[in-house]
Amino acid sequence: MKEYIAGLIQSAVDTLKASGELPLEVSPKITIDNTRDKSHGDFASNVALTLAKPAGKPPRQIAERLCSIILEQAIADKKGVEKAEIAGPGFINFFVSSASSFAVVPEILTSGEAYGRSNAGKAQKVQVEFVSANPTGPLHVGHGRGAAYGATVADLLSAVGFDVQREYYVNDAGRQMNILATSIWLRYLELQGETFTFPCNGYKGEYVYDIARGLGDDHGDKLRHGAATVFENIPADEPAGGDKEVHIDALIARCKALLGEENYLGVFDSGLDNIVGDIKDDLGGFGVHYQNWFSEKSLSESIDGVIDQLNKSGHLYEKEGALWFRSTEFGDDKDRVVKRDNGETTYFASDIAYHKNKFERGFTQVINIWGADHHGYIARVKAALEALELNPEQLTVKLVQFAILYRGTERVQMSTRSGSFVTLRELREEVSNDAARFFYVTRKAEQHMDFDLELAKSESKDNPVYYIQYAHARICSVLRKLAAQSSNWNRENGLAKLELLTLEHERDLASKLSKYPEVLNNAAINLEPHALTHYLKELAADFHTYYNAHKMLVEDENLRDARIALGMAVRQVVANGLKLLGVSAPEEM
RNA sequence: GCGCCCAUAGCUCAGCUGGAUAGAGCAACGCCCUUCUAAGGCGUGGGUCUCAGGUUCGAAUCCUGAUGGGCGCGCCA
Repeated sequence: MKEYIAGLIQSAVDTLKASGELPLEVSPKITIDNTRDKSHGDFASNVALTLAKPAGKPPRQIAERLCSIILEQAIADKKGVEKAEIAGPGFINFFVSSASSFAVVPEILTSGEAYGRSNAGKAQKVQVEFVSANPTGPLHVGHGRGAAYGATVADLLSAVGFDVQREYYVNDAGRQMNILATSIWLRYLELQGETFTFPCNGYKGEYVYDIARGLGDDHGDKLRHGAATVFENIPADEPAGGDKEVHIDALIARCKALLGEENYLGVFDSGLDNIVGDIKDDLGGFGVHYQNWFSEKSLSESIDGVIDQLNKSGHLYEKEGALWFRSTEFGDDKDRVVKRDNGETTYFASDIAYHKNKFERGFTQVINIWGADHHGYIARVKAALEALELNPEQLTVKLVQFAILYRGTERVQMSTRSGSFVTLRELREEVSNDAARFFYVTRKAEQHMDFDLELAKSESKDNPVYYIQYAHARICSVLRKLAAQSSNWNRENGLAKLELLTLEHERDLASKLSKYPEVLNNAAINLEPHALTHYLKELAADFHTYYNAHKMLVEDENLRDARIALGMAVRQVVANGLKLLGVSAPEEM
């Protein structure tokens, strides 16, 4: 309908150009807005306002000329535009016929799950990388928002026709992983009966014991060394007046030396496999699935190549024994080290290689979803892309702000220290996957969010998830009720009798339903799932209002079939929307 | 100190990328109600869109500055 109206306006503008009433060189961009106020009709255009200046005429005068031409054409076309009128400073408002408003009902029932989807993305390859938490422990609630947001963005993009690859970057290389491996081994030694003080910088979570226990099951006491040997000549830990970093690094070296390469790797991998397995399982349970788990370790061979490339193109220099990337040349705050004075490459070097790798895989758009604390990282990654002669504009970084958990009005304290934190799994178990998925995406990503656990759990209309699911269940319940009366909904008859739907509530619902494809498209393109949650809440509210005011199961079969047809269309759209959000659409509550 | 993000009703948030009289839901207040199984329904009040400038036919929306809040400024990952 919007395209049709835009066409009407375009040809009216052309007519006026031909008659000399408008200058030939003007070519306004024609936008059709949804009206906010029903008295403004169904659609509105501001062309006359934008034409006023170049034409040198008052906007209302232009609107008047356009309007009369448009109206004449619209009536001849019989495409459903019944009225066009001028309002306010020079808007042209369009009124659509009742029949064409309700045409969306058969469209929805015919398209079913496909209603709202499109090929707008033209199968362009897009990558969405999200969560990518270090595999050093279970996911906590802070990761939940990134998981829900990333998964929904990816699903939205694929619903509008992009070829989406969901990827998790597994940081399976580097010092943190060595700290984990060493922590596991030390816990294993404890379980074997050794006594010593656990390093303050080690991983202290309960899960480390679990992995250590598994190590004992697999290896018995073969990996055991006496505590005295393990801690011999190790520099003091921080509580003992030393440096915790030096202490843990020495322990890592000792662990490697005592275990030997093969056994060390065994311990390391048991940690990695366990935790990545747990993360996969957790995300899978959350309805979050990936096409690719990309290993940082797999980059090891390409890092030198990338450093070499940057070096040859003159973007690197040596200082204080380290190799630096001159990222300030591309707008970063300071230059960054890519190779340390001890010869090891930095995490940043891996990340350059990783992003180069992403672009080599042919994505037209690469979307990274990061926690807000990583914002300082954007400049250097984009700088690296530029230095590699790649296009930084093809990389979109979405920063997801933190969510603060509340239980009613009381703030839930989270602490990542000493291994005590609220895990994503605990959250899912407490409030349900549906509520967690929904709540996490109801706010735009860059907005801070208050997540109320009590509200998420409540079974009342105050809880938006419940309210929307209830709309779906209610329609199902009507069908069950009808069946109990040993009667059936006659779909064909319903669709044939839509003209019986004359109530304002019905018209509002139909018009809301017809907005769904546009909402979906905008939500996807703008990476804003919250637009969809808000839409579904409005649709559910409209439906409940209608349902409360009017009976669906009326005596008149024709009217009853028509009303149920409208209800079924609502049910379909609610189901489609919830599906994209990863939320279930139950048939009864 | 520098950088990024945010600021809209008492609270939690929308605001369709610059349009018409800034909207929902809670909470408050006032009526109605006992239902297609539905934890109710309808209505009212509530705003200097943090502040000050600027851009233009037109600004909550764009630009500059200020204020307040969140976060970041490692040869950690």
